[in-house]
Amino acid sequence: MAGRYKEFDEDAVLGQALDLFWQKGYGATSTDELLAAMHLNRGSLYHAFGSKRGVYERAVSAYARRSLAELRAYLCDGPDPAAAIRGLFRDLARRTDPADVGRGCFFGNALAELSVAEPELQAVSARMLRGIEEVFADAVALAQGAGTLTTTVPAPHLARHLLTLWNGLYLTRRLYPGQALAPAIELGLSVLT
Amino acid sequence: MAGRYKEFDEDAVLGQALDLFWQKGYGATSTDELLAAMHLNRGSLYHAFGSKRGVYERAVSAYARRSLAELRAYLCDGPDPAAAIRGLFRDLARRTDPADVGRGCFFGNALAELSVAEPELQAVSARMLRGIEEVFADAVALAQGAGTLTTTVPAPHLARHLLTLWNGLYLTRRLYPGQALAPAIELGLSVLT
DNA sequence: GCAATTCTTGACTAGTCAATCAAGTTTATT
DNA sequence: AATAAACTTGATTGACTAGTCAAGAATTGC
Repeated sequence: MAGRYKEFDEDAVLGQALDLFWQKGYGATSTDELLAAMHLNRGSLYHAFGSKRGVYERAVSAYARRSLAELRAYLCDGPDPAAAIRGLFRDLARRTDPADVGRGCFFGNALAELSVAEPELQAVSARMLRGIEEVFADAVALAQGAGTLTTTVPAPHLARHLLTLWNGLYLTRRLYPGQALAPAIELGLSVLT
Repeated sequence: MAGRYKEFDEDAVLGQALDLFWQKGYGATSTDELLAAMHLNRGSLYHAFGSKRGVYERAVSAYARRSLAELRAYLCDGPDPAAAIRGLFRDLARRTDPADVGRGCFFGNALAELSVAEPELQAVSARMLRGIEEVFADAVALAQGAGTLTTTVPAPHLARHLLTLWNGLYLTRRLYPGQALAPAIELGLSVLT
């Protein structure tokens, strides 16, 4: 095989694309903006990824894979999954950087934005959110097995509640960044007994 | 004053505009689509509302005012505000029409879509969601006063929890329409004791 | 060195975007 | 009937849209 070397790092430029999609959403991100953020010119982008949609799919898939693995490691591989779940949610009130608060949860945003215009792209984020729920369920089951959670509510039910709490907090946080979110977090977590 | 009569009903066409904005979001709705949905031609629309943004502001404000009053009447004017709150949320699992599920909560969608590009338009929906929270707080306080709720958790805290539950359920429902949502609803409502 | 292959460059296309505007229509006042 | 005010019509504007393409540059195998 012959051929010129790629002058860019695919993972790096997909990361920059993801940041832009996160900030502006899929539809509101133009290819010109994408090109500028990725430091690519048109031909290179279309040669490597085929379309704006291709860039989105690749960027989101990579991010989803990576962050789902991280979440599972954080919640399920430690000594106390129940404490880890609480830590995960309490962190939402602690991190108050406006750039962070203002962009919400990538997958929640995508779920809301893409339902009508781009159902296939929406499906990627829907799958990811179901993956998050599954991790919650596994972490809860681990804690129930270890006795750190004594509730008899089925793990899948608690997981769906936690996913709803997750989705809700990312939106409510846009109204009330910071510690004003804490009461909602604690009430949401109060079923983890 | 003289002048030709308007040939359309402002409230009616704003309602049709709202439906389209709800389905597609603000950015993804083109003026051409708006014109078709409102059965107006360009000049009339720009004469009456000034801009696409003007249509949006008028349509959303009217809807917000109307639906906030309805919510307050439903939750606060009945004999049992606590039961009304539970009924409101349980209804989310009951109503499974795809057209309904797929478009979510207008204000939650707007909060997520418009943060970066249109902060002033976002602010309208942010205000509305805070209004919903206020109605929740009033309903909870009424129930606590009447003794139908005995929890000592402050009404504003419970209200913020309910707003988060509201926001979360509208998103989670896009993943699990129907009764699969029920466990998350009941766990979310379980703090209303 | 030469051909085959892969990537880069940027001009270009066809279509869509929100918004404007001049001309025409309908009404109330006088 | 004349005038002014309010609304309708649809062609038009220039900016922006996603995507294409031909030409050039860098690399490998022979």
